[in-house]
Amino acid sequence: MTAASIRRIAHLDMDAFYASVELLRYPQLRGLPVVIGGGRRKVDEAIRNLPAGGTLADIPVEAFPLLKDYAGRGVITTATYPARQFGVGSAMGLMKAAKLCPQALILPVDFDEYRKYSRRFKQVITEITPVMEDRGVDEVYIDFTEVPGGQREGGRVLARLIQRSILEATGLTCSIGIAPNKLLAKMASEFDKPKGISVVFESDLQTRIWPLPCRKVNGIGPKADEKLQRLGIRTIGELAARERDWLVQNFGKATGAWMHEVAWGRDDRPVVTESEPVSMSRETTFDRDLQAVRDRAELGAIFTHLCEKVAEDLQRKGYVGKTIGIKLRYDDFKIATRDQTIESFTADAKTIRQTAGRCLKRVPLERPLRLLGVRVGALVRADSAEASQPAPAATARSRAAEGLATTASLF
DNA sequence: TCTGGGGTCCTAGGACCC
DNA sequence: TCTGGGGTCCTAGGACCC
Repeated sequence: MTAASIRRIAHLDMDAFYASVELLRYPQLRGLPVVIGGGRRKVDEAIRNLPAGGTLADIPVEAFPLLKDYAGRGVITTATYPARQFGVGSAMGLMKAAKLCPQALILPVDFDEYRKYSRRFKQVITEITPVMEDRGVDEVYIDFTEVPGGQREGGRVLARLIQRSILEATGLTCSIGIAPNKLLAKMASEFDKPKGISVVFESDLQTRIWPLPCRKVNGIGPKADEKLQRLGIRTIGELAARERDWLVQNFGKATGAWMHEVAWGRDDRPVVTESEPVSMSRETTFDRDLQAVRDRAELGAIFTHLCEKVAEDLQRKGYVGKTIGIKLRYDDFKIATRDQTIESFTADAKTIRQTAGRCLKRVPLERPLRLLGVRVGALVRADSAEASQPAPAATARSRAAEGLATTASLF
């Protein structure tokens, strides 16, 4: 960093991303309340059965499925702005959304299509500003500090260029916040949605950040917020007013110290351009709750399928892992996980199925099940030296783990 | 009217090793 | 013989995020 440059970090997120991509396919739905969600088979079918002939844009609005007719098990991933007027929002159950806005249209989630647009807009960004951190399908951080023109108007000029370029290349809009660090940039990008640009400086801390509720901090979720409220802290300013030691006493060493830093707008995390995955998983919520005994065959088929999918994902992306795990969600929404570390790395469906099967025998199966998942962790690249090493001699630990599983499987 | 799917990181206890 | 650290790996659960 040169002496003259002031650290400027941008956070960009796409406006109503999934819904906006769908509106490019179906422009006739513009201005109407639309929700994307569920991905339930019924909705998929309704969309597949839309009248053929002409282009997608020719399909009459009346032919699209209505939320009230298709609300099943599942949640909304994105709602268009007209739908949001009715109080419908992401992560809301479809049933609840159908009460609020029965006339909304519903579309199934099409991840492949969103990924295509995700790659396109990120490519546009890296051509202008190479230091970009991927934060999921519709979000990135960008380091403006060393980019020519990145300092002009605190970053606003560069942000406008990026917005324009993304719109030209994809037809999609986004909101950008620029600040001295990631923490503040993330908050700033929410200030003026949609299509907004917000520029925040250190000197804005008291006027623009401190009045915000603590929940706006990336990392303070429902649990931490509830505890803060119980302690009489609602805003970031009120958090900043507490002594660091007091926060440490109430929230522990790491969290307390972190909260203090955050409240004072301090964050020195770098923008990370490359990262390796730690785990890959597949999970599915059943259309109806399943019983381990009564629905054994159905569960077994789903279980095998999940293992095959994870194996495919690993192979396609070129990774192997050695910690295999399962996840169950019971009808009461409680979650149980079990995992086992095996001796050599794998991406093989049969090995995953076998190990996951042993995990399944260690978990209570009395209650009806709502969800089943399979996970492979401790990943390394399939072409790395570690991955191809012969299996080391079994340690006492791994022998103990095997023994445990074998004993349990007798029951 | 209950609440998806795919991730990351942290904590905490026990085993094991030095 | 007893006591005691530190460090790492493994496992289960949980908070949080997109």
